[in-house]
Amino acid sequence: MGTKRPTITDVARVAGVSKGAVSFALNGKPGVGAQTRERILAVAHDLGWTPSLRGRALSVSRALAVGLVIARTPETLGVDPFFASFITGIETALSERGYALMLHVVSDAQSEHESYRRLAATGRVDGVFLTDMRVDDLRPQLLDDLGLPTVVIGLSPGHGPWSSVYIDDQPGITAAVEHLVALGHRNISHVAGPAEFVHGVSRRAAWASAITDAGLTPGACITSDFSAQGGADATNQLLDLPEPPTAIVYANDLMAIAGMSTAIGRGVDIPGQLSITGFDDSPLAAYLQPALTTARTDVVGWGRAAAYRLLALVDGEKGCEIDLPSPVLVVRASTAPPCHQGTGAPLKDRRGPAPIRDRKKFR
Amino acid sequence: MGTKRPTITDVARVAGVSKGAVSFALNGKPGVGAQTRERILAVAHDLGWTPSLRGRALSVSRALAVGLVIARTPETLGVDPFFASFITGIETALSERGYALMLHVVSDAQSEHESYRRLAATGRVDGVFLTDMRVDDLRPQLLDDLGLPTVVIGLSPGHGPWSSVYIDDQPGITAAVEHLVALGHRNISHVAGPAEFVHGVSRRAAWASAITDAGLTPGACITSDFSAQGGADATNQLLDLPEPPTAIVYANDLMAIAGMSTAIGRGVDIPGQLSITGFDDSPLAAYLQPALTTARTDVVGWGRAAAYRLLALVDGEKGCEIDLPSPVLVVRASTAPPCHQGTGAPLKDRRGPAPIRDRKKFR
DNA sequence: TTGTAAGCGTTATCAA
DNA sequence: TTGATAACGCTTACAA
Repeated sequence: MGTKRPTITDVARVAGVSKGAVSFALNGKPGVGAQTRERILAVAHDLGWTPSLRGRALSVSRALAVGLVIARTPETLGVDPFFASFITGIETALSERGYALMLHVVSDAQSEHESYRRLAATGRVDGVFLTDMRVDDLRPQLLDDLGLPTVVIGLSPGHGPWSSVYIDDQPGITAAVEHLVALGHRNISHVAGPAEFVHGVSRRAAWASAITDAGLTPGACITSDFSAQGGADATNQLLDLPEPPTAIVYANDLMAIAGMSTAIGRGVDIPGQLSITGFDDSPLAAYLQPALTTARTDVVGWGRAAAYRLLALVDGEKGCEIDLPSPVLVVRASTAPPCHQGTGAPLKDRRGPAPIRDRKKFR
Repeated sequence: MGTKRPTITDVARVAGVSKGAVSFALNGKPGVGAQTRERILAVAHDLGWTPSLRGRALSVSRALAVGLVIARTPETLGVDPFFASFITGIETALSERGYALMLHVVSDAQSEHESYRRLAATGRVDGVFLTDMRVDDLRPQLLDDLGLPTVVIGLSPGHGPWSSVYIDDQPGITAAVEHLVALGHRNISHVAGPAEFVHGVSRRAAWASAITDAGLTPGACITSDFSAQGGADATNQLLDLPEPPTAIVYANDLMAIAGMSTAIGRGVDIPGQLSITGFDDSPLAAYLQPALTTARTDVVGWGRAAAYRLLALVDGEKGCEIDLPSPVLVVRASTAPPCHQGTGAPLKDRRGPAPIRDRKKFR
């Protein structure tokens, strides 16, 4: 620590060559003789030289980092399994290229915009991921204006000119509804995420059309906020209805877990009197009582694909489409035939991936 | 976007002064006349100039960013409320200073070391946070060798020469045990985190000594791994004992939730036959059935304090100690007197913060 | 094939 | 108080 880190100038001096030669040699580019190259590499190794990203970043006019801005409170972020997996996936792709991830966690949309502006203005990142897409989201336009390469997460390709990496969450909801219909449920409710979010409305639409497709009428739907409190409140409202549903499809696991607890607290037997499905396959889902039937998405793969895409975009390439698996339904113990079975025969035909019967059991 | 961003060279040229003058003017330093300064600022504003962090970073030999390396799988990271809050806290401090957070999520200790080496070698960060401290952790020494300023999270000051920001988690566990003892429990078990981690052994020690202090003998203790599966397994083992505990203190909420579900699945009434406490106060805790009694820590404040400390360290200052509140016990419905009440009278005296009776209820 | 020199955008030094 | 000028560490176009 006493002595400063060696630079290519040091290497050049010791090796008796120019800085340019050193740069070429270290980057494996042509333009330097074989034995000169070896000598340079040997000197660099002896001196313990490592490239300075600061110098390189300035020189190539790149930050060699990408950004992820998350506008969430600790409460909603801390129990959402999405970002942990997503970031893990991102990292696998970035580390291969020596890129790093700058993370900003902000509380509201206001500081979110501010955050993007700063990221762009200071040149800290070469591109960003856009998550938690909203209906009529202003951010793609903002980032366009800022000239910051952007990969949008979870917006179906038709929705705009932006580069997006998409996993359709609808098959997960559809599979849940079909699973419930096959069990004999006829009054299936939905607890939706905010209408402000794309994944909120998308899952709601999937629920409604899956039920319609089964020849049934959609049950009550309550728009909530993806939080535990919201899931609990919505569940109470549904159970207070004159004709409460026999099954509830929740838009995420957190609301489903809170909803399930609420129902149990009211003396409702699950799945005997009420079937419940979630979305996310939280690491907790399999260990609840009863274990939660829920839709699982390959979020790590999603993150990896998004990162590859963003890096390609930064390089000015188009970026190849990566096939990502659709969500699959993991059937556990929170779903069962309703106690007052409907009259219609269970449907046999189903679309989308076949449900998985989860094998994990308590020992 | 068509034209490049203006640099101070542009500003200097337009304002008809030198680059140095511009730098002084923009940084509010003395050495430039009042009206010259105003003219420079006006030009900078007109041109839409913003400082380039890449140029500045190279010039001041600083990255203007700090790093957080997390060695966890998505499964354990996604349901742990700690990091979401901690990062939120970090950001509040960093953003004031224009610093950014580089996040690395890696899977194992091997790539964790690699990660730190790269961060240091490439000069990407000016300092790092060290979390999830292990007993005989090798990382402080590594970072010392790398010359990277480090703030250790959750290591009591006596444990080494390193700068640390500490919240003692023991009062949380102690309060839980005392709460249970006051309720009349005499056979209190513990499901501990891995002995490899400091917070694993610390919480276990707190449990043991709190029980001893109450004049009781510690019940069975099972060392687990902070995961849902681990919590479930440990609970089964405890309930299979010839004399199963009437209360279990879990080292974190995730294991407590899985354990509670496991017990319920075996027909055990909670809190009637078994009381349960967690640690973390997960956003889910209040919405379970029964709601979970657990210890709450001000993790956001912890993150903020750690960031202030690290920035001070980077600046070569000592960094002031920031008083952080001890964990408090949030008493909810998962704890109650045991059904076979012990003979001893409930203890009255308690140390540490008084338990909070949580008011949140389902509407 | 090699070496030289000019950027990249700041900050800092040092004459004037 | 100014204003050139030299770092900072790297890449790269260009000349030898």
